[in-house]
Formats: sequence, structure tokens, C-alpha cells
Amino acid sequence: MNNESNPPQKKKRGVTIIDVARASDVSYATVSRVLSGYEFVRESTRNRVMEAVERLGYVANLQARSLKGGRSRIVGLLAPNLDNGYVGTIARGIDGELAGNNYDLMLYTSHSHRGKEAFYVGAIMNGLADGLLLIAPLVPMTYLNELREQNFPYALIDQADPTENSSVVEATNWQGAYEATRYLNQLGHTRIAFITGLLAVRSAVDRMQGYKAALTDCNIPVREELIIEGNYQQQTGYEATKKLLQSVNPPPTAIFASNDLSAFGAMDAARESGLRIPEDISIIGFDDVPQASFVYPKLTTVRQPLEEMGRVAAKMLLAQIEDRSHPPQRITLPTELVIRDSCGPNRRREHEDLVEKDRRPPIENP
Amino acid sequence: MNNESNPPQKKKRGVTIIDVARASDVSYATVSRVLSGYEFVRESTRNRVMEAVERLGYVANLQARSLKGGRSRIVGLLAPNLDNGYVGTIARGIDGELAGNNYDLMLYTSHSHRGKEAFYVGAIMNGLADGLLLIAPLVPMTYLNELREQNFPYALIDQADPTENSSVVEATNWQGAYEATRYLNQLGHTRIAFITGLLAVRSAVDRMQGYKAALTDCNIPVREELIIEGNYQQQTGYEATKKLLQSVNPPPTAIFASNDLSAFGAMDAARESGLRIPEDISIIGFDDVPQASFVYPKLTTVRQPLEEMGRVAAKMLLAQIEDRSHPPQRITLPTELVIRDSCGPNRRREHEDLVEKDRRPPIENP
DNA sequence: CTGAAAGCGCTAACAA
DNA sequence: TTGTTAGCGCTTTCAG
Repeated sequence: MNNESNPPQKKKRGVTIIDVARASDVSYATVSRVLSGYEFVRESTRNRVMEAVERLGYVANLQARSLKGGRSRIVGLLAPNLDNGYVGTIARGIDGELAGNNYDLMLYTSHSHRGKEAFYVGAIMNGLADGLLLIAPLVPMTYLNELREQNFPYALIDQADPTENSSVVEATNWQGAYEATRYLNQLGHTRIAFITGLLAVRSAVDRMQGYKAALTDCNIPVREELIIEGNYQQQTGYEATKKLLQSVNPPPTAIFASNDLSAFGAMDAARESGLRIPEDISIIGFDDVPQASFVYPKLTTVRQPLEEMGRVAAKMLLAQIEDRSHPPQRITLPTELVIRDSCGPNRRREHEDLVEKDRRPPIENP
Repeated sequence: MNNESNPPQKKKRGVTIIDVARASDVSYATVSRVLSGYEFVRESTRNRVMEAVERLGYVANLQARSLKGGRSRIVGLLAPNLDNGYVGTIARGIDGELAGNNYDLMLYTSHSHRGKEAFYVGAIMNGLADGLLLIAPLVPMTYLNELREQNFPYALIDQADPTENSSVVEATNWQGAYEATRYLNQLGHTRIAFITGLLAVRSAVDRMQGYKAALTDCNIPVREELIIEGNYQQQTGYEATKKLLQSVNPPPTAIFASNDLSAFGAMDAARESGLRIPEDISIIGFDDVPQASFVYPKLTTVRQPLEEMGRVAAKMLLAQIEDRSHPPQRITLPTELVIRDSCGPNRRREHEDLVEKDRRPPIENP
């Protein structure tokens, strides 16, 4: 009864393991055992302790637990930002998996930390979190090296480690791009432009390769002027499309953007140029972020199972946390073509675009 | 040279304050002083310590620091989800402010914790975080009470505390809705429908009231059949609009949705009914989430300064963390009408809709 | 099966 | 100006 009357700064400490011990008349070590599920505790003792825990509303102090060398039951997530649904969707998967295992998520968005990232990675490895998930599009090798050196659990999401030595969850980027391109071709398109992602990123390269392979398999020559390097941003998609529409002649009838965001930019540019989608030009994206079905027309895109990727990554990470010698795995999840409204048949198929074997005398319309 | 050859489970502990002390030949208390910016340390000592810190790559152990009763320098954020840009944008503001003050963000998304929230709030108050930010649309009173009881720093974002006793950051909901409605009226609309938000939420009620007040000030009677209760979801916006279009006669020429998400739903429904936006029907939203300018046509909406709200909330929270007796504040940030492409003049102005003072003989065009 | 006790890394009196 | 020291709450041997 002595903490009632000091209005400011009252430093109310929570209920500790000691309070519980007193209340249940055992040593606090025993309480700790009960709490951590130690097997050899007499049933009655356990019950007595649990009852006290309930009654007192005891909540474990995570700092103390982790300080002692145990787990903090916190997983760090380093992501570039939360602006578009991309990270949010992955985070939901992660979050769901973690919650089921009694872990918490600590979020770091690198956009605001520039340069302090090293500090964070340090703090995280220092016990703040038990593991680290990275969505960072460009993971500085320095972190990876340090992480690996310390044998600290981590996993990369949608981003291959250049040294092929990390746990990675990704999607079938090559395959997805291949299918999207074939789809466009089935629709009659042969002048299919491609806006790349950041080519420093592995997935971006894979997507481009899938695109090229599909073209080749369709007997369409790969024309470099139809490939524009982008960086996964909407603005860049916009600019790339403007350029494509203005300076390539004849202009493409379809545009494959390496991600939805740049596809949105492409849509804007196309419309600004007076083109209707999909009547005059087809546009396809990649990712299937939530807003892909908000835009008009709804975007046809290659779906990456983002939530699933988050879930799987979390699962992998947890496995590594449990067993630090768990070898790194690479899991590749399937993509899926989601056909919506932004692609249509090529209406201005021109003969000079036809490939060799198609060159035959034009057939007169009756 | 003794930790090279035990491949698995090597439990490498980080560099501690003690290592630094040894390296710089001072007591570790002095190192602590230097690190916490204590004033009275001899310049040369400070330099020596800092140099060792650098050289050894020392990183503070946050758990230990917070355990000791100090700050954890972590702020918790409880949000419903990350699916749409709403929370993401607010989070960016928070994040920016925190980073500038050397705080970290710990994220809890309630969608996956259902029912464990109480546990989290407990853990957070128990020292895991120094303060809590809530974007939860429906904040259970139990938390608020507990938080307040313990005098634990917290702030609500875009959600008024029913008991008017918390720190709150919100926007001028009433005002924003009022202006949006007036704008629609200036465009010639008089049959303006309104899709509400979750009416259990204060901001939703404020917006509705702003709408009604504007109508009244424009001498337009409030017609209950034009007001449909929604819940801030896209799907509901869609359904409400369908209903509005089918069962109200004559149908509204403009729809004011209480948030952008439901406005997107409304756009879908309108289009499905064969209406062009904005030629046949005007649609206006509220929030200005990032995708508002992705959709087509770009959504005219009332901008809430989400990022700013996050920043201000974080600032308020930090102030409370510094001084626990800091009284709760309520800060209201201005909204702003963002005119884009989804609203246009009413083309089917009917005379029976004109208000009294407008009844005058139509003027002939020259 | 349970208790005693030694810290985990750090901060904050209190001494010197 | 700097050192010494007592814990913060908890896990984990080591002894009963």
C-alpha cells in the first residue's frame, strides 16, 4: 500500500515470476520450470503455479528472458516500405505463421533508416530478434556475410542470394514470365514490349529471360528496342511506355511489365497517348498485388503467391531458429496467370510481323 | 582463437560493454556513461572509448538496457492489417518520426492475433515497448482502461476514444465530408448518396454528419434512402451502390463513399450497371490512399494527411514517454479536397431537384 | 521433483 | 571525473 500517492512518474513494475512464486508457495525457479513446460514438475505444483499465474495476471518479461540467452520470440522483418500491398501481403503471411508459433514481428522499413541498417542488423543479431526475414530488393552483401558468419537465422523473400548460400523463398519467375508472354502471343500479339525490373535483382533477370525464351519458342525474334530497363516503379513504367509508344515504329501492341506497379504506370501512359486498354494495346503485369483488381480495367497479371511466400519463409526461418545447423533451403512457389481485363486480341496484326513460316500470300476477305 | 572449430550451435555472444571497457582501459560504467552521452567524461576518455566501440563493432544490447528499467526504445503499433495503403502510409509517418529519435517499431496486426491481443498489450506494457500506437478501428475499452490505469503511454490514430481521455490524432472528418458534399453540389448534383463507414467508429459518424450538414446548408433535404450503412470495405461499397442504383428512383447522380476502399467498390458497381464515371455518375471518396490515383478514372477524394498523422502521433507518444505526466492531447489535422477525375458536372439536372432560390426561368444560350 | 544461486548486459546510485 | 556495486526478471546448472 505505498504506491498510491505519487502522481507522476509512478514506475509500476509488472507482476514477476517472484510474485507468482510467493503466491503459489514454491521457489521462483519452479515457476520458471512450469512456465517453460519442463516435464518433471509434480502435477499439483504445476496447477498451483498456473492458478497463481492466472490470478495475478502474470505476463512474462520478454527482455529478461532473451537477455538470459533464451529466445526473444521476436522475428525481424526488413522491408523497403509499406506503400503498396506487396510487402503488406507478404507480411500477412509471415505474421500468420509467426502468430501460430507464438512469435512476434518486428518491422524495419529501410526507407527511413538509410545507413542505419547496419546498426539494426547488428542489434537484431545481438539478441533483439531470433531471426531475420529480408524482403529488401537489394540485400547488401555485407549483411548477408555477417549474418552467415554468425550463423544467424535468416531467410530471403523474393530475392535470390547471389552466392546461392542462403535460405530463399521465391516464385517461378522465369516460368511466370514465359507463360505471360505465350499468353500474349496466343492473343495474336507479336510486337510485345517488355519493361524490366531492376536488373541487379535476380528475379528481374529471370523474368526477362522467361520473356525472351517464350518469344524464341514462338519464333518471334527478340528485338532489343522493345525491351526497356525499368526499376519496378510506377513512374518508370510510365516513362518506359511513353518512350516505347513514341519512338518504336511500328509500336508494340502489347506491353509486359515486370511488376504490377510498373504496369500501372504503363496503363497511364497508354491512356495518355489515346490508346484504349485492351482494345488498342494489351498490358500485363506481374505480382498480383491487391490493387491489381482495383484498377480499371482490371489488370491481367502473373500472380505470385505473396502471402504463401511469407508463410513459407517464416516457417523456414522458424525451423532454422529451432536448429541452427539446419541447412539453407531454397523453396520455389508456383506463379499463376490471372486473366482479367487488360489484355485482348491483337487487332492490328500486321503482316510484316509474321514470322517466316507464316509468310504466305494474304488471303482475300470474301 | 578458440571458437573456430565447433561447427554447429556455436553461440557467439556479441561484443559487450565489458569488452569495450577492457579495450579502452576504463571501467565498464564509464563506457556506459560515454554511450549514454553523459556530460562529465574527460574528452580523451570519451575518445578512447568511442574508438574502441568503433573498432570492436560494439552494438548495444537492447534487452539488457530495457530490463534495467530504462527504455526499450521500441514503440508498438497495433493495426488491423496491412492490406491496403492506409496503414502502410500511416506507418511510414510513424516510422520516420521514430527513426529520427532512435526508436524502433514493433508491429502487431490484430487480424492474426484475435483474442491474443490482451496478451500482447500485456507484454507491451510489461516493458517490451515504451509506448503503444493504436490504429485499431475498434479499440476495445478494456485495453484503454488498462493502459490508462497503468499510465502507460499510448495514442490513438484516426479513432476517437469514446471517453475523451486519450491522446488522439485525427483529421477534420466533419469538415472534409462537408466540403466534399458542397463540391458535389457545386457540380450541380443534388441527389447525392452517402455510403457510411462503420458507424460504431466516431470518424464515420463525423463524416456522415458533415455530409448532412452540407446538404442542409445547400437547402437539399436529407433523404434517408440515399444513405446506406457500410463498413469501410470495398465489397460493401459495391453492394451499397448496387442497391442505390437499383432501388432508388430517380437514382443518385453522385455517390459519396466514406472511404476510398468503398469508393472503389462503388466504381465497380457503377460500371457494372453500365454507367460511365464521371459522365453518368460522380463518385468521391475519403482518405486518399495511394491507390486512389491508380484507379481509373483517378479518384476524387478527401485527403487525410495519413503520413502526417502518423508522424504527429509518434511525436505525441514520444512526448508522453519522456514525461509520463504529459496530459493527453487531441490533435486534429486538416483534410483537403483532392480533385481528380471521378467527379463531373451533373448532366441530368432535373428541375424538381433545384432548390427554391434557383427556380428562375432558364436563360437561353445566345 | 524442487530449491539455491550464478549470472545474461546494462544503468544508476554511491563512493572515491 | 571515474570506479564499484547492486540489481532488472529470468533460465539454468548444481545440489539436494
